[in-house]
Amino acid sequence: MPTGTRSWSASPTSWPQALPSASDDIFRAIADPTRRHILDLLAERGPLTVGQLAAEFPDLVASGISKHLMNLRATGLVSAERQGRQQLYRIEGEVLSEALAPWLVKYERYWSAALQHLRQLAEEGRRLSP
Amino acid sequence: MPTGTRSWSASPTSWPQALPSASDDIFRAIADPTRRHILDLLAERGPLTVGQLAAEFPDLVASGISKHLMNLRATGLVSAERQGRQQLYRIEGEVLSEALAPWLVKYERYWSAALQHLRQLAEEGRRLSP
DNA sequence: GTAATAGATTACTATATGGTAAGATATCGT
DNA sequence: ACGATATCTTACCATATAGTAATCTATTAC
Repeated sequence: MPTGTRSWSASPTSWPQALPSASDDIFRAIADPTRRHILDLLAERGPLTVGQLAAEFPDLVASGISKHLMNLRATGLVSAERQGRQQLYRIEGEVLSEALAPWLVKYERYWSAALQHLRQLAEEGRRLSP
Repeated sequence: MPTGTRSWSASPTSWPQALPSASDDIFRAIADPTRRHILDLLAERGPLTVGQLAAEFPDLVASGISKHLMNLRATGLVSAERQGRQQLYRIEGEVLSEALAPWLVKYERYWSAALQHLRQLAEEGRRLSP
């Protein structure tokens, strides 16, 4: 499935108010809990293979993970590097942050409380594991 | 459709690795471009009625907007207040930020570039409209 | 009271999505 | 070369989703 394949074919008269953008795909990608978990694992542990990731999902078959990774790769959120017969998947965090940032600023004013809360968490975390 | 209705019924032997949480619903809610647009409008313009919102979506029928608003209300991202025969919808920005913040911190290290970019944008914005 | 208006709800449809299973491809170990 | 391993691909299925149209409810205007 190529990156931008959406049922976009026949829009006869009127256009939707917003063309589907790259960030649309990213929002859809992170909507799925399994994909978020995959991203979390890649962020925590660094690059992992399909097999290593699949081991973390006892309820999912490996090809399911592979499909999710294809999805994530299509959005640019992860990249892959062959290593012999396995494939190392790496998170592309900048793609995530740069796609989300412009949207998040719109809600900037609602972040003060959350940020304070986070700062506090970060402080505690730093104190626990320096 | 009540808030937490997911196909959760028969999980005979094994449990999925993560129970569906409130933030799952929020991620799913913001995955839809129409709902993001609704949130954007509410954040920009303040509380709006269904009719006012529907006017911004020439390709959508009003009941569609209403359904999206029900969805958003179920997640807590918007709240409603009756005003005579109309309903004023208001964004609940803290719900958004508090749901997203814990997830976003996991990718903290990827934000520096994006944040700098944002800071710059904010600076320019402040200079343009003080 | 009656008509009109604003919105919610329901029934229905088409499509998208996540998942599995089975087969294809490429690489490694012997 | 051969079998095992790792991943990708395809076909297929069940469910979720977004959308419309029609109906229902409540409120305002006359």
